[in-house]
Amino acid sequence: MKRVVEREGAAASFRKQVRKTSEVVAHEADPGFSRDVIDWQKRHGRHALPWQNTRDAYRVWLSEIMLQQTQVSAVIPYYLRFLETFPTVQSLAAALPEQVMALWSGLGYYSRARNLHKCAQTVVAEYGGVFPHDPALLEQLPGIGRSTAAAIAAFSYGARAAILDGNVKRVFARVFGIDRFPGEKAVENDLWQRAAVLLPEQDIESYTQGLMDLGATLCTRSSPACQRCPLAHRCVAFATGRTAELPVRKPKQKVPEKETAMLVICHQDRVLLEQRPDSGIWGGLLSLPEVPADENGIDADRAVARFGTAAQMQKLAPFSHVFTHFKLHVSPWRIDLAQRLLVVAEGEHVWLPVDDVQNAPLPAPVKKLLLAVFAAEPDLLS
DNA sequence: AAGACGTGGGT
DNA sequence: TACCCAAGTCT
Repeated sequence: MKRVVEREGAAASFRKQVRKTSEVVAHEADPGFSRDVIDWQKRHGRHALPWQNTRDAYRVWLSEIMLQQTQVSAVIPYYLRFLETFPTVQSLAAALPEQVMALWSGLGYYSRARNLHKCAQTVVAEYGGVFPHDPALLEQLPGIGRSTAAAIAAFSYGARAAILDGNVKRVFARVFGIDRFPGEKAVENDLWQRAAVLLPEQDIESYTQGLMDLGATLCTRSSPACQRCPLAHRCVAFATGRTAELPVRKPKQKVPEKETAMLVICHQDRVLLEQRPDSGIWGGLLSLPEVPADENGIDADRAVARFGTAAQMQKLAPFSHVFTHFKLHVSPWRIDLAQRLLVVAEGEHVWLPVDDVQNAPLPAPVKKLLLAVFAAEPDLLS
């Protein structure tokens, strides 16, 4: 069959591809595809990202976890800070959970941070501190799925393993004219098969990086730079003027809205925080105590009875925070205690010195709120 | 299988 | 403004 394709030549093969747009078929190897990607990557791809130019599996792994659902520009400062604090997998494994969470604070998807820590401890305990080479073994580690396992194995060890991230899905959807939502299981299976079949024999690192770079720099969601794309000559979406329609968007769902009141309970130069459970939103972080929101305000005495006696209460500016799957309306209240009952820490509560807010494991909007509140009161910081 | 899980930037 | 979505994984 491969011989047939070669005899047909690229043009015929391409026409055949167009006809087959949405069929699920056995895909054929096409060395030209990977060659185009590899050549382009070497000339025009990215080569100076902080986690490149190393085969240190620890660094590769750390970057891949941070980059899950997160853009390069957001990751870079976190990656550098993390690496500075934890230069080795052993140092990360030995860290306190709250230190790991604090360094992750603001990056989102906090289960990644908890799994990262668990993974480091497993690698140290079960693999002598050396990440396994086999993608199947990597995938058994917490926080490492099929695509991340392949990326780690490819970049660290040159393993011939296929990734399938958002970039690859977008590039494939356009090049092969896949006009169904890539989130569908059947479509995703088809994409995985294509990814495996297209893998080159050599230069797996350049190929893997090239697919990511293409998706991130040329084959972007809007206004793709097709005139500079090495795959344009074989791209169904380009040929048919459908780059704006592919990949098919996720069917949009309306997000529910929730309300809550957050309590900024202060005493002397400390603010009261509570540990959130590992499961659920902002899992494993510290956050402000919350009470049900009420348009009439809150019953301060009742809200703070466990913590002390309220001396005064002040309504702060409400704000909203948008998550992927819901929108949260927050009414913050500043409550100063005449005296505090919880002396230092009790159960899941912490009296955090306001000077430590910046480096605490807090959700982004909560950190922002607290920094604004305490920045307005320099006396409290002294 | 489909929903949970963050945040910041682009349009 | 509001919507989309980015180097996915877990349940």
